[in-house]
Amino acid sequence: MDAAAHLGYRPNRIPAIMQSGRSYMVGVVIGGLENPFYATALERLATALRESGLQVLLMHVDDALTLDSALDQLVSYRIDAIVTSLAIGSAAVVRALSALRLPVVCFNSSRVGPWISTVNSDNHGAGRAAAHLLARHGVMRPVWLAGPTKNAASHARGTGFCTGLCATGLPPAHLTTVRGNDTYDSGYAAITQLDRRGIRPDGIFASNDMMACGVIDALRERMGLLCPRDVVVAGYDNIPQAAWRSYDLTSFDQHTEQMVARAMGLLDEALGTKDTPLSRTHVIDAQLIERGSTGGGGRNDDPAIP
Amino acid sequence: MDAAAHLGYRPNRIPAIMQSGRSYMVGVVIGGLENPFYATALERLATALRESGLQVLLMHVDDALTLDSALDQLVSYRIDAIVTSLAIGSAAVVRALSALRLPVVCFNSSRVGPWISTVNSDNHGAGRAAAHLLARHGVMRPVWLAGPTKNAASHARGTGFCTGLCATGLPPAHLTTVRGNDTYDSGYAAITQLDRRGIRPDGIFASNDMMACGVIDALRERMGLLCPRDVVVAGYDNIPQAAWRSYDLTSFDQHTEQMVARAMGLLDEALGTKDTPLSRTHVIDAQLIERGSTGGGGRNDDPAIP
DNA sequence: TTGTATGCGTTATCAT
DNA sequence: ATGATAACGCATACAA
Repeated sequence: MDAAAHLGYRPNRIPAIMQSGRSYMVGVVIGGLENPFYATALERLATALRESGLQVLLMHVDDALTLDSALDQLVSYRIDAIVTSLAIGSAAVVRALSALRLPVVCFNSSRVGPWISTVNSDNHGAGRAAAHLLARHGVMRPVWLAGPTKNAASHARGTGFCTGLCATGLPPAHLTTVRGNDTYDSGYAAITQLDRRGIRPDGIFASNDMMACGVIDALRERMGLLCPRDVVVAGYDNIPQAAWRSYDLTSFDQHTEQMVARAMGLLDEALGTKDTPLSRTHVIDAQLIERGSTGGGGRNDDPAIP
Repeated sequence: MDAAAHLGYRPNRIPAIMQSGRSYMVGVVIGGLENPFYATALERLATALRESGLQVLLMHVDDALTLDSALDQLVSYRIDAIVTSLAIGSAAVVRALSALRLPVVCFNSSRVGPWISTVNSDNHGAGRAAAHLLARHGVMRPVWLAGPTKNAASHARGTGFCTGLCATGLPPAHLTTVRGNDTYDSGYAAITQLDRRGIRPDGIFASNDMMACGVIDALRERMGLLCPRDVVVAGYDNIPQAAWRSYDLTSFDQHTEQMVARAMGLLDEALGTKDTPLSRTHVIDAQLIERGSTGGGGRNDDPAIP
């Protein structure tokens, strides 16, 4: 042992991988790190994986095109499983993933198939809750700011919101839907577009917080509408910026800690029952965090704020 | 080939690693993904590495304690090199890294040693530029909001700022220094503390943008000071949120694209001259992005904004 | 308990 | 050009 320490010897896990067929590496496929939600989710996932003795082989992916080649790369390193936060939209991707015959755990993906398990936020339920929240504030001209059509989670939030509005007695015809691409700028642009169409909303539910922040800024700068005085706004993800005082944004927290824990459970199970496709779905309740943008935190009413 | 495709055969790179002694995996050691700057930097780094045919073995690390065990893990996977954005503060960490006899590339770390190369933003120069910027705005009571003492980059920015203030003829005694920990909340708290001490700044340079955002909010809420009317504020990193309209924050862009490109160059060079310790330093100019928080963008003067 | 041979799936070398 | 074989460093199984 002394000699080993002196020579700086470190055991080599590579032959062990060959021998055992297990690499203890997990391919983590992620996109959109510019969204603080995914960044913090990755941080938690990486921490949890390491605590389970698993390494993170990271694969950043921009679009579905690069995904295929990315998967080949990952598989050639004999990863034990794949965890992805990509909103798996297309059936082709699901087929590609299933064909790997590797455990796959997805976050917020509606698509399922053999070998694929998912951990989802209760997007539909949160959408309904958002509708009831807006209804409590007497909103008569609600707007739903959707994410990209590929985004299954966004779709579920939208249908939930619509369902919730109906339940509160508001005719669906009163609902205006606009679409963004999950960025701040697209939220800002969506409001600019509403302004041009002459629509003055009094309540907005955005598919994520980044767009909601853009919405709040555009309402003030473009339409002269203050939040929550003139319009209430809610987002999704509860990113750190939602708590920043300039936005003070009501949002739905996905409880990424819980979601990651569930994902780890699925992973352990799938890795235990090797060579047997597992396909499970977990749904985690989202928690409404009421802040000033819906009059909840109350601090936006603070007279100290001009 | 048909049979291979039919059977879903994928070449196995693990034996190739054993054989060639090269894994084409790079250990990426990172902390603080909740800071959008590091998140986007990681995204760019991961993309660049993949374009060079290198895999990312990600290691998220909270403190120096976990770093040691993390390094052992990485090394046992026979990574070819290490890239880290950690502000390497302690000499012990440098010794541990050098002992690995692996190429190491650091971002914004002042510590150097054999096998360790660094790519740094011109922190000192940017600090001086910040001082001149504030001087141009007639600032008489400047405040420097430093990051953690461990953070070498923050220290360089601070000394540069001090140097620059002297150069403009402002006595250093007029400079107030407060310290945060690079988070929004710590920026907010720093201003709260200034308020308690009865200090009313008219110009603030913060070591990073997240703290600067907290500063802007606290100035308004705690001291009733508007930016840039009563006080000018500049940050560092040019995170996406700096461009969000509620902050419209003047900042220094580190040009992470360039820094990543330089890091890749160092990596290629170090991997080419295998078994020979390389130790180089590159310094990249930071670019001042003037926005409304220093009256630059001008949009915060927009009468539409209350 | 300690020691020794074999195999993992490639790459590289050597012989044909 | 094509084909056989050793070697990478560890884990496993079996022998002593």
